[in-house]
Formats: sequence, C-alpha cells, structure tokens
Amino acid sequence: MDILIIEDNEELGQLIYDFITNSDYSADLVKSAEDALKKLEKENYRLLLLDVMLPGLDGFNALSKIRKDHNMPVLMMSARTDDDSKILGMETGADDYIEKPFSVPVLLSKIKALLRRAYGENENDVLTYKNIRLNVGARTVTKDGKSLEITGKEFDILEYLMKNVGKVVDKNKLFDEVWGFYSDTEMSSLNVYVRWLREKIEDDPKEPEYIKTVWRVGYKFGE
Amino acid sequence: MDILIIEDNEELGQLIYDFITNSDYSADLVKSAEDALKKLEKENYRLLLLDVMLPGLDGFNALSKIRKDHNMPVLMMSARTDDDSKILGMETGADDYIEKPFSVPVLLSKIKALLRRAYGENENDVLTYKNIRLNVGARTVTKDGKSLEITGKEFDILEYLMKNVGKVVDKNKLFDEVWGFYSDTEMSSLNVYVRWLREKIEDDPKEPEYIKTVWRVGYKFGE
DNA sequence: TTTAAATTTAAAGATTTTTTAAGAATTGAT
DNA sequence: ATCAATTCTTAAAAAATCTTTAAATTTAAA
Repeated sequence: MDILIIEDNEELGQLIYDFITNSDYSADLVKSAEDALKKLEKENYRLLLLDVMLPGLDGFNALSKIRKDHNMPVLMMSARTDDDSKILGMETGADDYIEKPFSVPVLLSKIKALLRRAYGENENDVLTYKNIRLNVGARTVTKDGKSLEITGKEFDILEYLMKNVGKVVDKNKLFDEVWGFYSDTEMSSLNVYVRWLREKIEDDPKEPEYIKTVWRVGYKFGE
Repeated sequence: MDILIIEDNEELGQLIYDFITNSDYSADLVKSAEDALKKLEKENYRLLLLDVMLPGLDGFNALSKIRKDHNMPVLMMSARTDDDSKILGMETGADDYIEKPFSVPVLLSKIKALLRRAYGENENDVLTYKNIRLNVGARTVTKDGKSLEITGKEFDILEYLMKNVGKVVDKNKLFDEVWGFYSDTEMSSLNVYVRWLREKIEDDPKEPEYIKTVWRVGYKFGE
C-alpha cells in the first residue's frame, strides 16, 4: 500500500482519498491516530498524510509515537498556520507541512517529491498501459489493481512488450531478448507463452486488446 | 560546505546567509544561477536554496540544468504564490517550495527536515515491516514485540531483505551481500537459511507472508 | 476458392528450481 | 579440551516452470 491518510474530517478525507487513488497511488483512510497506529502494525505504507487536529491523540503526539518505529516520509496537514506549529511538526519528525485549505494538486506534487526523495526515481520502475501495471522491481503485474499470477518467462516477455508499447516487436528480436541468442529452445515456445499471457491479461483472449499479433512479423502491445 | 544560497536580492540573501551560518551550517551565497553552476562544479554542497526570480537564467531552468548532474535536496524560494509555480518547481525536481516572505526559522526547519531525509540522522537503526522489527544496532528481531532467537547469518539475510522491502532481491546479490563475493560457501546454503528464517518469522512457513520466493530470481520481503 | 504458411490451442512430458531433513564441520565460550 | 551453538553440505522429494508436440484454426496470397 502506498499512502495512509489520517484525517477525521469525513468530506476532506474522502476528497484526498479520491484524488490520490485516481493518481495511480493506493491509499487507506483512517479517522484517528489510534486507528493509524493499528493500521501501521498490519500494513506497510510508503508515506503518511497526517492531519494535526485529531480527536484523541493529536497529530504531534501521534507522530512522535510513529517515529519510534517508522521512518517513512510524513506530510502534515493543518489549519494552524502559525510558524511554531510548522516548526514543531518538522522538529517532531515530519518531512513537510501543508496549510489548510490547500490545493489538492499541490498536495499531490508534494507527495511525489517526498516519494522521489525517500525512494528514488522509481517511476521508471513501473510500466503502465491502461489498467495494466508492471512493476519491474517487484516483478509483479496488476490489472485494475488486482495482482496477476505470472511466471518468470511470461514476465520477461511482457516486460519487453510493454517497454515497446505501440511498436511492432519482431518475433526473433523478442525471442533473443528473453531467451538469449544462443538458446536452443524452439521458437514455437514463444507462441505458447503469448497464449498464456493472453489468458491472464486479456478479457477475451480471442480478441486481444493488449497483445496483438502482427502476421509474419511478431507482436504489438496496445495501441 | 553545507548549503549554497542562490538569491539576487542582496539584503535578503545576507539575512538568510547570516541566519544559516549562525545555526551551525556553512554556506555560500551567490547572486545568479550562472554563478551557482560554476560553484557546483568546484564545491560539494549538501543542499541548495534556490530563488526563482533571478537575473539571466531563472530558477526553473537553472534547476533542470542542475538536476542533470546533482541529486542533493533543493528548496525553492519565491514570491510567486500561485499553485502552478509550486507544482512546476517540484515537477522540475525541487524537494520543497517556500513562499516569500517567509519566516527564517521556518526556513531553517525545512532545511533540517530535508537534510534529515536526504542524509539520515540516526542511522536508520530500526527497520519495520508490519509487526516485524529489526534493530540493526542491537542485532535483534521482534515480532509483535516478542523477541525472536535469530542467528548471525539469519540476521544478515533478513537485514538485507528488509532494506529492500517490496523489491525482488537477486539470489546472487543477496549471497554476495551476506557471504561476500569470494566466499566458497555453496549457494544452496542460502536456501537453507531462508528456510530457517521462515520457521522463525512466518506464521505458516509453507505460505510465506514475509519472505516470498520469486522463482528463478530470488526472494522478496513483503508486499 | 483453394492452398500453403503461420498462428493458436491444449495437453503432456521434461527440466529446473526450491524445499526439506539430516548430519558433518566449524567456531567460540567455558 | 569439551560442549553447545552455529554454519555449511548434501541429496531426495516436492513444486513450479519450461518446452515440445501435434492438431485445429486463421490468414494472406495464388
């Protein structure tokens, strides 16, 4: 899971949640610091969006508790605009602080900046086409956010195809890429893997929307 | 040298410079992006404070030039308060953006937060994933707060895996990391240690929740 | 329309890789 | 020097993946 949003205001929480999830991040939304602490035990998050004014444990105290166990970037949100609040937040271990009301696109760009700094430029680690996402680092593939069980060879083939979205990929080139030039595996095996890939990826393997065959040449992913 | 300040307004530049140098950081002050680029060739800075409105090359263009060669945190300063400027700055590679006029103590706390994130403050002593905690300094591991008896090699393996949560760790890489490139221990021993680790960490070693095997490649911790 | 070539499909066998258990070798503490 | 803990090896069993084969289908061209 990417982001945990801790915000007690129902409406604002939902707004942020919708925007974030529509921006290709996964998120959970909780209404109190106590719930957040529980969630953190069970799930792994890459970033925290933390409201300051919360019922029960407030944002500052929650943060110092969280910081004992977790080192992920934390972005605080608050209506309190005085300097001391900002400074206190960051001294407590927040990475950044955004004043309410804020523009949601600005929030998103702050999130991106924090993720970039904490985890590196790994947007290029993920290949996306429509609702298919291929994560090179994790070697996982999802469709509509649900993960697909994919084998090694299948992954290698899909990776190469998705690195060339819209371009016709020559069968021999694809084969060499996946098996290596000197492999003595039969070329026909490639067809078989494509069949299985379609089985997993396509809604209707007979009418491929993603992996299209280009007669006498090879395959083309998408477009 | 810690910080390079790029600010053409003499008075403001001096103010920032004084405050920063009085706060135990070393700094250089330049008045243009061109000068900054020259300085960056010669000196090594840990952070950049970059004004947007500059004579000659402006802050945005300077930043995209800088980002080709440098990855240090960059904090932009500008009187332009519109969202698009902020977003553009961060898309271009800035880590944060502060509106002028700003409070200098707030600026300082932003600087601290950025340095902390980029270079670490407390040597990431504890790695946490869900209910598993690994204390690097103490070489201990707990699950749900209860300590697990773990041997040296097991710890080394787990540490490396947990430093790469969610990413597939190549078996050879993992081996080299733990045993060293020139070790003549058999590769297959790694499998055995993983088996023991699972015995200790997993609820059900047959259905690993933490240490997953990625066929043909290696292992992946979590996600 | 017919034909040959290319691709799809399904199934089964082969191969590779991982898991597992047991024991041998090594190390460090007493 | 002895003992216990740890590290390492080995080999069989199990699991997952890879590969081949051949028949069925589709396509493009004669």
